Amino acid sequence: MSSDVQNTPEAPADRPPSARERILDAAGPLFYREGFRAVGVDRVIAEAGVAKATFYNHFPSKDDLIVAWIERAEGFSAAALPPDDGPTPLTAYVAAMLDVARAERCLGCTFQNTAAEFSARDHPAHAAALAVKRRVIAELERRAVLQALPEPKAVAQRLFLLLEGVWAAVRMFGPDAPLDTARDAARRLIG
Amino acid sequence: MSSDVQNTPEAPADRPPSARERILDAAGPLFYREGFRAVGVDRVIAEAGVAKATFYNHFPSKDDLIVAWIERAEGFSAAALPPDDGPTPLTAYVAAMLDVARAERCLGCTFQNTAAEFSARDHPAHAAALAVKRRVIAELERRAVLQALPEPKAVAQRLFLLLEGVWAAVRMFGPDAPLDTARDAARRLIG
DNA sequence: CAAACTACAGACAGGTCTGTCTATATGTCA
DNA sequence: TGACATATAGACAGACCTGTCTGTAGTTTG
Repeated sequence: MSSDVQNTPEAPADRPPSARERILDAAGPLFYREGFRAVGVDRVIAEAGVAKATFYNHFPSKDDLIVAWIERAEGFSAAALPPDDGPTPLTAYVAAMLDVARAERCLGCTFQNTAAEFSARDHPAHAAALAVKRRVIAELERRAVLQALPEPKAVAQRLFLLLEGVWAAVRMFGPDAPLDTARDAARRLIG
Repeated sequence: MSSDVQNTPEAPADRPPSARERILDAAGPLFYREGFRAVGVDRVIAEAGVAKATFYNHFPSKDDLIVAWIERAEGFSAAALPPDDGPTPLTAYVAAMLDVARAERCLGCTFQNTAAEFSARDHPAHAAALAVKRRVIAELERRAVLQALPEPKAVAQRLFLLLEGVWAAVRMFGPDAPLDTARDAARRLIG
């Protein structure tokens, strides 16, 4: 999935990043930190050092850039997943997510923010974020099966809700988010 | 709390709502359904049937309207809380929230959406939403104490994370949100 | 060399946004 | 009746938004 935007993780070579990559590199943090509607195309192209015509040559509209960024963000998070070949791959997944959430730079989940900002579920950006979340649930369930847990579907769903709450709390509270009990809560939900 | 915006729940009398109330009545659903930045002042005043000068007479700026709406929304949700004099006031609280979340019209939590749309924590709207969430945690803890649970602080925090996840999931998935296991998860977190 | 592609800078159009302003009407109270 | 507060309608300014367009430069490819 989203292999097209992750096509050069192992082959950065030595040539400079393409205009398209520079645009995405510039847009990502801006969108993540300030929101999609708050950041205009002009800011993105200024940050990327790219001409406006170049931007619209690569992305027919701002919405296309947003969707491309969402897919790229999924690629990033997928690349940061812990291995699933240990004895407790689901527990490892949850622990890794909690570490990410507790990091200083974390501002919550960009997919949640997308859904909040584009409330219509048929908006391309919302739909893309929703698809990501479905795959998260599927991954949780897959790891629950690997971990030989009974009722893997239910376990995955419970943990999904908890993790969503963790992201929301980080967005709301920042570094002071009340996450002390998150690990304990996850243990109780795994059963 | 927020008694100033809830000053007429028992005394609607028979006089028509004031201009300020009509503005808030019109703005609330628009903000909730479409987002704060997506709804302009012109839309609000058209929906409220109010002149622009009247609007800016009651609210010095759009941000002031947003904060007023957040406080009013807290008043609404506080008024819908289940009584706390039963044997399990915390369990009742969680059950009531889950019922709200499962309702057809529910689009998630407006305070979460506020934090997502105004990422800066010192923005008045974000700060107001954050204050609401702090009070939610306090209320959960208060009910945990009433329910004579050990470690009420930890229980409140765990349940808070779960409920935040429920709101986020509703915003993301809509009526298809994966909430089947939410009640079971809450039971496990209460202990 | 020539053609094709891609990048650059930046003006521009058309629309929307917040917030201010003028001017008028209505209702209340002294 | 006269003064005042509050309502109305709507034009307006200034900023910002997305997306298009003109024109130029450099680089790759046949």
